[in-house]
Amino acid sequence: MINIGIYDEHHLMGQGLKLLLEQVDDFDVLFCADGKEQLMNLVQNKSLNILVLTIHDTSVRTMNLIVRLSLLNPKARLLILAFDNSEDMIVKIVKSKAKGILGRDASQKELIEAIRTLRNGFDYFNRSINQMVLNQYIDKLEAPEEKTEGLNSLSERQIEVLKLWGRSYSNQEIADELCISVRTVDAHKNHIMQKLQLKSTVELVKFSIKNNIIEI
Amino acid sequence: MINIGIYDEHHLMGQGLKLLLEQVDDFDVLFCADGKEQLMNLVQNKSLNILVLTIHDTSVRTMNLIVRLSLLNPKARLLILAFDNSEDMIVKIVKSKAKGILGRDASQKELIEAIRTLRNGFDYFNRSINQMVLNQYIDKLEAPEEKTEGLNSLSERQIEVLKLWGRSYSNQEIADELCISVRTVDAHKNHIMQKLQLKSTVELVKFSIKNNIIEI
DNA sequence: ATTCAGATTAGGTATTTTACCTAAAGCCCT
DNA sequence: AGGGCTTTAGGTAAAATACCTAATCTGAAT
Repeated sequence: MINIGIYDEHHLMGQGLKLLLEQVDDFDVLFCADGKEQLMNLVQNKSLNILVLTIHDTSVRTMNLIVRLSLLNPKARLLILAFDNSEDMIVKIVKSKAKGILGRDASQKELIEAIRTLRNGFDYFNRSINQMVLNQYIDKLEAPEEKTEGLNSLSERQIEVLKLWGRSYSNQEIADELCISVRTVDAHKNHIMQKLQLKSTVELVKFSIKNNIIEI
Repeated sequence: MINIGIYDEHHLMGQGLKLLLEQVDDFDVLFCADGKEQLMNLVQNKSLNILVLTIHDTSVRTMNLIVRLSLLNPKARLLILAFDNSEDMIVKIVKSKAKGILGRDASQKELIEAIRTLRNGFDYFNRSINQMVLNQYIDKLEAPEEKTEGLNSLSERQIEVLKLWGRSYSNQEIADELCISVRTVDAHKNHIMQKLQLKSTVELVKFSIKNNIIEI
């Protein structure tokens, strides 16, 4: 018997997952939390094997939650249902204490397989990561026209610089972070401004916000 | 009998919702889509009464999806399961063609009630909106890191400078416009930054946008 | 009425950032 | 193999910023 706990901020989703998992004979859903404090208490249940955790963002708060949960009950292995297939999310989850990830495209079969894999002491990462990277690629292919045209014309590196700059990094700090010269950072920003036909840094901030490069 | 369609990008969540809804005797889940194209085809089913749609963001793409769905089958009433209780999301959904919203804290009972309400020709907004607004208020109480009151502490002149600067005026141009020295403009900006405890011009732009001093 | 806080004004100086060049090396595509 | 783009980075002058000081002015409180 595999004892499973569920956490989803959305109560309905938790209930749905519970029904899904209870269809499997040797799965037993011990609890179904939708609040963090409630979860903190329930996760300490000694007979818990797997904790299925739905996460929607990679904020510090969320990542701290993962760490705290793994400390509260190291025997309960964490399976993350990620709602965002972004590279950022994958990287952060892989670095975290979680033992497995499922993307938003995962099937019921994969969910069950992932839980069994974790129960057997293995991690469940590679498949979903590959899938996510592939999906990202497909997403880009499928909807290239819906993105802001300006954003597409920027290179990865340029967006990287923009992201750091948007977090109030100075040119020097960006240079240190990326291990390049200050002049290069400056050059990147100039190239961006030229490409996007922006007249001022203010417009660059506006553009970045519009295109979700920086958060407001 | 109420004929229901489900759309959730996350396949598992769709399946979970399906199980939840099928527990109700007079609910019939006609389909459970997890891709946009698939959904576009299925939604045209003439016997469809309610389409339950999970959305995670308020991007143009998502909002367009709602419009397109309502055009493809005007008789199928849209119930949105919103994963974000932000004001932005509420406003955008209320403005959309959707007939109802449920927040992430909604219970199974509310989901069923919402579907019945929609089926009876009424909209299901008020309750969830009130709930969301309340939740937002609680969130703010819990995390008082947000400071929007800063605007009040600024003087007229300071806001004037900020407005011009937000229109991409250079310091010199602001000085000319206001018939003061460049140094004064600089001083104003410095005083503002000090007052608001902002570390960079990027943060100043964000503040200005938040407080409707400049337009995005 | 006088003090006092803060708003507005502006100068000094040093540092940082920008604007506008050039240019080499690498990569992808045809 | 060459053309175009990216990434890298240096040079120099101009602009903006940071961090000072400080003189008026205004409104509110004592």
